[in-house]
Amino acid sequence: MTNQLQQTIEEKIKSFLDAQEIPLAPLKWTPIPFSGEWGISTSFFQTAADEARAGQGGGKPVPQRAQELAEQVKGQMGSVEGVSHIEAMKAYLNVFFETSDYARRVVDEVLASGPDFGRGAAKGERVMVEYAQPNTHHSFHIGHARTTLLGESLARIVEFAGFDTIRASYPGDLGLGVITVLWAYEKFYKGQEPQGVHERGQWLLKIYAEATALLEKKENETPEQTAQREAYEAERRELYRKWDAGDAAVRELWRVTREWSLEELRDILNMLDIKIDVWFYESEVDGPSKVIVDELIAKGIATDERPQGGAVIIKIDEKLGMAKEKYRTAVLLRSDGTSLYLTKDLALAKVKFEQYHVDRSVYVVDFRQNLHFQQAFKILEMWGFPQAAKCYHLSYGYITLPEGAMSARRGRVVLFKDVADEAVRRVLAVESEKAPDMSEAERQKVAEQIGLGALAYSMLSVDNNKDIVFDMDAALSFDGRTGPYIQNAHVRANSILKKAQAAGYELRVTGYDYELTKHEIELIEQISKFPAAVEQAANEYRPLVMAAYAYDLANAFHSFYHAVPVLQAEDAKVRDARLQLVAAAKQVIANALRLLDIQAPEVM
RNA sequence: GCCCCCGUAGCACAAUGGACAGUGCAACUGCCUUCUAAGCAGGAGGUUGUGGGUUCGAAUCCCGCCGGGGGCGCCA
Repeated sequence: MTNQLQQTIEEKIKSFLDAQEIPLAPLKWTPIPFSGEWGISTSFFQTAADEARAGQGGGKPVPQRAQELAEQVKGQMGSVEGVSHIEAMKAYLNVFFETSDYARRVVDEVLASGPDFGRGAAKGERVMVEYAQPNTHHSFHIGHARTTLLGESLARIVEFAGFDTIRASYPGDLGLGVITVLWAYEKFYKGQEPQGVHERGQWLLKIYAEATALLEKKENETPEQTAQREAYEAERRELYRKWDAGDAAVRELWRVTREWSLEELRDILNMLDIKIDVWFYESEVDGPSKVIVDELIAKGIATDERPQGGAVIIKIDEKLGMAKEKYRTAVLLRSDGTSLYLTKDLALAKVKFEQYHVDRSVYVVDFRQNLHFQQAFKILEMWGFPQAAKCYHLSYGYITLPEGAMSARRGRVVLFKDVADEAVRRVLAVESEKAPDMSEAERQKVAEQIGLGALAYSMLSVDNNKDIVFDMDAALSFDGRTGPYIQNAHVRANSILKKAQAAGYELRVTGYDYELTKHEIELIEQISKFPAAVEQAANEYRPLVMAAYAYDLANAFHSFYHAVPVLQAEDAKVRDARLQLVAAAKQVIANALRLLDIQAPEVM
């Protein structure tokens, strides 16, 4: 909404400098920092530097000349509609807005657009976000929560920014890990089935850890132990062979236990208010992946070394004529003809491009897969898919424990469900103290909203390529820069509006032609930044941008709330104007929280 | 050997070419008969690992070094 204004001023600057035959460097506009007013600013450093390089500008130091230009421009600006005053400071031209006018435009637009405030224009491109890819036959741990929350937040952001969006999940439902669970189940727990969705899912993880321990080579094994282990290993291999051959009984066991895992996954996604549009199962991509290999060989991209007893490979660096090793060599088929992770991802990418007509493909997968995706994207490019340029690996760091990495094999994991339950318990403890009048049902609901909000924010407010050492107290903190802090701002806004309604005040169109406090100005400033924050978060595929914004907005609201009376305002006109502002703030906080997959409670 | 990521206040993090490098936690000082104190306000805490370079301007870009993590043809 500052665009027309910005354009008007830009044109004035251009024509002024044109008249003096000074070439103007592109102008970058930023909000003015450190002021109780608001507006936009731009600097003349670049123009002055270009001038100096061209031997113009009278040989003055660049900063001095830039300041001179800013002053001259200011002198020529005259009066501009919607601008209160202009200053030239340290080579910056600061353009301050007419407060009452600007405030009204911002608030009116928010209230008119409501949940759509900040929505970007349709981009005409389709993006698929692939996230939440746990392996089946394990349980969902806190590390999975990171990809899930990152992915969902990203999907919400790009969707809101105007992209046609598809949410995809790609569970790993085959492989040795899965077979290991089936083997141990058959051998030690056949016919058993715990009740409860999460109990069953977690039980599979326990079986997996037990089985791994039995199959692991130990130090100082007795000959009997070695024989036992090798016998187990032979049974597992045999089971894998049967599964591969499509043995009906094995397939059925696989299908049933797989469903236990997926049920648990679906329940967790439901808790997190996530609706996946497309499920790709690794087992379903396995077949198609073998087909594409022939195509890649025929195109001369892949090299078939099978006649020599080798594998099918792509020597990527060699094909590209690279001097240094960067993309290395990728293997597409083992010498026994079975496909690999990369092969499946290539086949899946083809499906995404051709069947789902995806223009941009984002993969939310941990950082250890960096090389894998560099290889995959490069091969897709060599293969001739223009979409390869818009494939993006949103790589994220691991969640580790204070005692080291999590390990499903050792059963050393922090389960998401346990953390979520603990979160709810902690909120309930606080809740009974803070809101003793709340009904039991509502208290439970609010506790879930707040607890999961705390957890989600703790994941999203850290740059994705940093590791997180999981600390329950930190993840579930309610103080300071946290989800509940932002939710509390929403609740406080709601609280004022409720009281206003009870008092019979109506939200009516009003103006801001009184002297605004700096807190009101700061709050309006933050509100007005929301659309730009959406755009930036979407362009950079970074939910962190939205997380940071949401905090700044909530922070501005809390300060406002504390310092500025709304219902108590002496003047009814001021009260009404502030009520409007509170309503707008509540709306934008809710919009921002929604993009972070965090609920905006009415009470807490 | 090669490739990628990271190093910012005691701790955890933010800021990817612009104005005094911000925020939280911890510690300290105030503020609840007044719209919810899950809050607000206030000081204190920094040669941005290090040495060069590019630039009018560098936490940010380039090169070297130190320290940490990850990866590198038949795991996923």
